Amino acid sequence: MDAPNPYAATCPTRQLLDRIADKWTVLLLSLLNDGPIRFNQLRRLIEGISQKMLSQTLRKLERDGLVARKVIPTVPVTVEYSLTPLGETLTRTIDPLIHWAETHMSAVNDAQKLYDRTARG
Amino acid sequence: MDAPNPYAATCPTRQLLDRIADKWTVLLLSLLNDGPIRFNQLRRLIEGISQKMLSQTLRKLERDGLVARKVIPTVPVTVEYSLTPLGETLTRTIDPLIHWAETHMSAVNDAQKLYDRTARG
DNA sequence: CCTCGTCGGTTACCAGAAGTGACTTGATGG
DNA sequence: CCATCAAGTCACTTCTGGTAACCGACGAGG
Repeated sequence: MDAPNPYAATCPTRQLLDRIADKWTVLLLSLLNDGPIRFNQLRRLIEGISQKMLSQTLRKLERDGLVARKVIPTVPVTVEYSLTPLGETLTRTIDPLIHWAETHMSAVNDAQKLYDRTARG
Repeated sequence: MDAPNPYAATCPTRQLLDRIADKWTVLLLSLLNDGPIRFNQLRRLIEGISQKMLSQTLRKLERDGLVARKVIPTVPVTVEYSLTPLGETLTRTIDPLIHWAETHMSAVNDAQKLYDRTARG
């Protein structure tokens, strides 16, 4: 059997990686990790996401079996999203990424300033 | 002091996350983890990346202090890219992501087939 | 009765980001 | 002497993501 090779354009792992290595996906999964949440709650929490990208990204995640969609027949209708067990395993590898960004942000900022001074001098 | 909030559009952690949660960045950092490597080697290894996106992404990473660029005056000139210590800390959180994709690919595939059968019936 | 607002979307449209392919410079091999 | 490789850049095209309008069901308020 062939070993999966994420660097080959046609390998399913590469295509999967292309889908999850996405800014909205990362933010979304991280929020879903705190428990079930509704569409418009997500929309208000994630500043700058459009309705289109939110529903598009959620459906993509649902299709991949990472997120469960539950329609609750209240009025107006409520739709609740939550992580599946599979989605939880992914979130455990994504959360460190957000944590890394929070802890190393100042180092990156310093590097940028240095780069901009030397490269554009 | 304000706690970093990646969900706020203007927070530097959010902007940093937007840059690293990117398919080319993830693949690139993972390859650089194996040691210093040249431009055209990367280009050949990552199927489907264009020269433009490769040089663009590398310069972005260099500016963020994650990747070091070293020009070796051979002929033709050789440019070698490698991870900085900061970049190595990021790669340690990114590698599990690739590993996750490799191990859970079949589960995702099954979920997709199920979704396509039921949702499009 | 009529309109407004909410909820969770979908659709048409457009700007900007990403991809494509040619071109650069200089030494080297056929 | 023409072709090639190195590491890009540039003009052009394609395609993705953002904007905003609209949908249907219902409840509130004038």
